[in-house]
Amino acid sequence: MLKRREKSERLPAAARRAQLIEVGRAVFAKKGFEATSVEEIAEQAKISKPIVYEHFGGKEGLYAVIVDREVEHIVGRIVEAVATGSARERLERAVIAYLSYVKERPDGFAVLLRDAPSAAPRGEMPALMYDLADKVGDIFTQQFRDAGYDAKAAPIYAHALVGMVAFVGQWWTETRRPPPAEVVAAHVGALAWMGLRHLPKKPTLQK
Amino acid sequence: MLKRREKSERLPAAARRAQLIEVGRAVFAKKGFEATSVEEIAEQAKISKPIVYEHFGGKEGLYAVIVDREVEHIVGRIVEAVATGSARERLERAVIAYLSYVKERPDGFAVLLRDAPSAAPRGEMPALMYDLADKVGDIFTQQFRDAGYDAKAAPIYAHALVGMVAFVGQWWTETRRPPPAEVVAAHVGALAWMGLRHLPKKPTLQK
DNA sequence: ACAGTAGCTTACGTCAGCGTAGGTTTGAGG
DNA sequence: CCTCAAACCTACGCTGACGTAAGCTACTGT
Repeated sequence: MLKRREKSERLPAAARRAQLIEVGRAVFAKKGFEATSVEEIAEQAKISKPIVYEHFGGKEGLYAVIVDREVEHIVGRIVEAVATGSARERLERAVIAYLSYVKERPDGFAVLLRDAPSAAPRGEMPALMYDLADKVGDIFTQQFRDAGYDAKAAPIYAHALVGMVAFVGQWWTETRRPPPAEVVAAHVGALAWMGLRHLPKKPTLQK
Repeated sequence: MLKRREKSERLPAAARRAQLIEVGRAVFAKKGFEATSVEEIAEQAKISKPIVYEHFGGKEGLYAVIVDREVEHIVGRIVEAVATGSARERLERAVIAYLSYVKERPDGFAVLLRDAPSAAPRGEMPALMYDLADKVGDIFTQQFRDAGYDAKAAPIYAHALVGMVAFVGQWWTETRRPPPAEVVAAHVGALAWMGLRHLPKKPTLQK
C-alpha cells in the first residue's frame, strides 16, 4: 500500500502557474488561508512543494495573486454594470453582475469571503462590500439632501442596500433550484426601490 | 532584560474559568481561531498553559464554550424581542436587540463572525443569520400566499431583510459617532416595511 | 551526439504550537 | 505543626508545516 504520486505531464511555467492558481483557489476556498498547507496544494496539483515556492514565493504570495485576480473580476463586472442607465437599472444590473460572479466563480467567492491572513478583521469580500456601501452612502447623502430627507440617515440605507444584496447572493448560491438571476435582481430592485420611494420624511419607531 | 510574568492572584477554579473565557474571547476576536495560540491566551491571563487545558481540555474546548455562550446571549435577546407586538414592532425590536448585542459585546460578535475551526464553510454568525432568514422565509411564504404574491419570492425578501440588518449592524459598530440604535432600527424598519408594502404583484426587471 | 536549460524531485533544517508528565507553592483545617 | 488538596509551574515530546539545498530528468537546438 505504498503512496505514490501519479505521474503528471510536465508543464511550461505559464501553464503550471495557471494551474496552481486554480488549485490554490479551490483549496483556500475549502479550508481557509490558515488551515491550508502548501503541501496540500502541491499534492492536488500533482507536483512537489518547491514548485509552489518557485512560482509564488510561498503561501502568502499565491494567496495574494488569487485574491487580486478575484477582486479584479468582481469589481470589473460591477463597474461595467453600473456604467450606464437609470439609477434603478444600474442597481439591478449590479445585482445581476454580482450574482453571476458568485455563481460562476464559487471558489473565488469563498476565498474572498473567508478570513484573510494575519489577523485581518474581515475577509476581502466584506471589506469590498463595506467600501462599496460607503460609496453608495456618499451618493445617497447628496440625493437625500436634495430631496429634503435627513442626510445623516443616508449611510444606513446604503449599507442596508448592500447588505441585502450580499446576503441574498449568498442564499442564492446555496439554495437548491435557485431562481434565475434576473428574477432575483428584479425582486431586490423592487424592494429597495419601493422602500426608498416611500420613506417617511422622519421615520420613528413603532409603538 | 529577562522576561518575567508579573505574579498574579491565585484564583478559585470558577473565577479562573470565567477569566479565561473573557480573555479567550478577546484573543479569538482579534486573531481568529486558527491564528490564536493557547500560549497567548495563557499569557494574557497571566498564568501558564496547562491551566487552560485543565479547565477546558484545549483550544477547541475553550472556543466551544465561548461560542456557545455568545449564541445563547444573542438568540436569547432576539427571541425575547420578538415575543410580543405587531409584526413591524417585532422587526424593529429585533433590530434593536441585535444592535445592542453587537455594541455591548463586540468581541463576542467578532468571534461569531469569524471562521470557525475545522474548515467550516462559514462562521457561527452567518450561519445563525442564515437559519434565521430561513425561518423568516417560512413566515413570509405564508403571508405572501395569503396576499396573492408569488410565494416563491418569499425567501428572497426574507434573506434580503436579514442581510440588511446584519450589514447595517456591522456598519453601526464601526462608524464613528453612530446614531442611537432606535434611530437605526426605525430607518431599517421603515425601509423594509415600505418596501414590502408597495411591492408590485410581479416585479420585472427595468429596461 | 551532446550541451544546456527548464522543469521537477527528494531530503532536510527549523520552528511554532499542541498537549502532557511530574513537581512545587499556598493556604486551610485538624 | 503537619497533612492534604487546590492551584499552579517548568520542562518536555511530538507533529505538522514552512521554506531551502542540492541534485536529477528530459527536451531542444546545434
